[in-house]
Amino acid sequence: MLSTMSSPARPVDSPTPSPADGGVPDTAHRLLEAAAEAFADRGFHATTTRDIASRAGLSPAGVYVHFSSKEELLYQVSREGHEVARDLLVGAAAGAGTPTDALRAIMGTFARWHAEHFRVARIVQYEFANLTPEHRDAVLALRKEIDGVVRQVVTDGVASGEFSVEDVPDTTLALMSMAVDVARWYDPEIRRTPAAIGAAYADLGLRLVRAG
Amino acid sequence: MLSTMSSPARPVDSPTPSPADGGVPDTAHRLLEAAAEAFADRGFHATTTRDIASRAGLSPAGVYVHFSSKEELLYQVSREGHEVARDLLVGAAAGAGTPTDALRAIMGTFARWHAEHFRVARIVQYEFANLTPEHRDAVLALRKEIDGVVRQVVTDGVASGEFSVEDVPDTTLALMSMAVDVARWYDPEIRRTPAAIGAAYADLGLRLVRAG
DNA sequence: GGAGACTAAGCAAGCGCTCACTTACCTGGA
DNA sequence: TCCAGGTAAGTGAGCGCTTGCTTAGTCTCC
Repeated sequence: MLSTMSSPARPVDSPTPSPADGGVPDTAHRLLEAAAEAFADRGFHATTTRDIASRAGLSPAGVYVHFSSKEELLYQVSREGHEVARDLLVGAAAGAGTPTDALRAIMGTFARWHAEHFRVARIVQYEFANLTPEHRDAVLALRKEIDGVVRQVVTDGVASGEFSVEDVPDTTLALMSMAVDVARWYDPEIRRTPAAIGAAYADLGLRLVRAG
Repeated sequence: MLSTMSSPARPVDSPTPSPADGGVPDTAHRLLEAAAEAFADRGFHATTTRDIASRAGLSPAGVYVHFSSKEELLYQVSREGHEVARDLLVGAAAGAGTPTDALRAIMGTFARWHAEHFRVARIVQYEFANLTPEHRDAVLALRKEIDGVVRQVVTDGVASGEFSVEDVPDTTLALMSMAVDVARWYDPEIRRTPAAIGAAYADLGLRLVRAG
């Protein structure tokens, strides 16, 4: 569930993977997944460290072998989620020709990610306030990067004449609002697929900026 | 802070207003305001009953003279917030002539309310999952009413030819996402006023539906 | 004198986190 | 080949504290 990119499952060949392999030790990874699920389902404050431990198949004390605090777990989940979202957006924007194509790509990608990974996305969007000030600052920098990608696409579109908007920052915010809010209402039980949601939001995003 | 409509402050002339006056008894009202502030600032689970009591100038036990549980306080705040939002939307839609005017009115009103009363709005949008099943059902009915108002305006606009959308429910959801998300990012310190936000979102909403 | 509003004190449960300890495995000298 | 020594992972028990809520009693004001 934390594997926020559609990467293949890590092979289980190395029983005790060392950091030298570039692999995260199994147990720490399992704890991050357990924490992400629990935080998303019940919220940070309603989640107990005992809950996280038992989801990961550990005793309550086992958590503290790998993480120094409950908030540390939240930070790792939040940071990784922000980084993945940023990387996806940067990639989508870079691979597009025109600003119109770029907007379609980033809105589709962003909305789809918020559906596909709605648990991590909820932590990213709604548990931000529960980070320590230091961790909040670190995450804030990532948020500014994400905002910058979207804003640049809108700015480019206005410059090329493809887009016409009242105000670039306001429009950027509204675009992101639509995609971010997907994480609030998305439910895996609904019949709409994340891919379909992405496609729909690519079109809706263009409506917000198109000239005429 | 809970006075979610821009009603004038209730006069302080009646020291112990009786329910016969149509007024909520002072202390219960103060408790609701205190709970709304605390829930919005820290979240339901991170808020303690002692915190609510002290914000209202009571001892911890004083809360339970007026409310049976912490969740009961959350429910009252959430229900009242939903009702106010619904009434505002219904009024805005009813007072408009064309679907275009109606959409402008409801988007402006809804976005403005989410800024002006962002504390209550956050409780309405993000603390929903912490209600008991019974209370959740009651609030869900109000949510369906709110959704229905927006959906009807979009449907009317499509019927009259003023709007052209791919899919009515999807567009309704996207419109509401933009407005709802205002409560997430709004900060009273920013220079944009709730009125300006409302005006901007009225225009953005129209962009999402306009034909051609 | 009785009803309602309120408090001081406190209970049972649960919280995040620590501690002393066991286990499993790795290492290198004889 | 062996085993002493070292290390990281993991556990059972539980500490100090906070939580939502209750109880028993006091203080009004009609």
